[in-house]
Amino acid sequence: MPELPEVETVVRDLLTAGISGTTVKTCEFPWPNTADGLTPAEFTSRLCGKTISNATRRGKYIVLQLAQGGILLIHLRMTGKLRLATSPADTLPHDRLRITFTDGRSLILNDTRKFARARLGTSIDESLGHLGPEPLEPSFTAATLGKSLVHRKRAIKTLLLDQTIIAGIGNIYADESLFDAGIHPERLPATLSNAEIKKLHAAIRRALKKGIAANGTTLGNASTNFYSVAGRRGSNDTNLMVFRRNGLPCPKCDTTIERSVVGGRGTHHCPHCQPRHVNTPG
DNA sequence: TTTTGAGCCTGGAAGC
DNA sequence: TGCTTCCAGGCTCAAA
Repeated sequence: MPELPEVETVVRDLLTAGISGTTVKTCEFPWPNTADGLTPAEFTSRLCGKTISNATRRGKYIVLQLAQGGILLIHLRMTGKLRLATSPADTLPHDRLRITFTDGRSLILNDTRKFARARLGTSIDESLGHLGPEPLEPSFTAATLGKSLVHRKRAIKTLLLDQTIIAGIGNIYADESLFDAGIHPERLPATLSNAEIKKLHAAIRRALKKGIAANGTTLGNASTNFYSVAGRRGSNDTNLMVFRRNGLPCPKCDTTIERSVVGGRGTHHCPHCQPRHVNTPG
């Protein structure tokens, strides 16, 4: 599932492949619902003739900036993948959007589960203003993290997944960050000390940076797993301490890693390294 | 205002 | 071996 490090990897691959400067010639929507907020015809009409001037990332969104103004946003959701095709004959099952450029190449959004979306907007602020801070920006500090959590009454794991609180964290990096910080996924924010908030803040940044350095996380060999633009696998799976390691020994203490469901999400933790505290203010 | 849960989807795993 | 059922999970929206 593409989270911040995976999306960052995709954006870097797009830039390396020379996405900047390409001009859109045609759009095709094999799955019309991929066009978010517009009909495929409206989407095509507005995008054709526009030139991509840059590719960036905001949270889990790929942001393609248009030279004539405006942005094209792509969210990969669960199983979305982008690839650059050089031939019109390059088609695969589950292709949902094909943007062909005047240089003959096509940017193809392939998504097995049909969750991925593409959207046109005027600016990042207008389209993605609801997102929380970027966790790798200097402005994201332990103090800002603590402030955004203090009044919340949900389990810390569900708060880390809330994109309005922090942008870019998904299930993998939430579990890994909480393990690194020694915090039980069901702890309530009011029970966390300042020292624990600081540890969590550092753990989040560490987990994301490791993920980016490894070009993201690819689990298993299924086609639904993460692959970057050039079909590249991420190698961060070798860094994972708890995620999908339930039943295996904890790398730190050998206690068996447990799996539970928190906020409807599969959650993995070590019961020894991440003890469950009584949820009273402290 | 905040939290919770349903719905969107289909490949793959598990069970029979 | 083949069929059926269930699970996975990011995001939006409605309801509590």
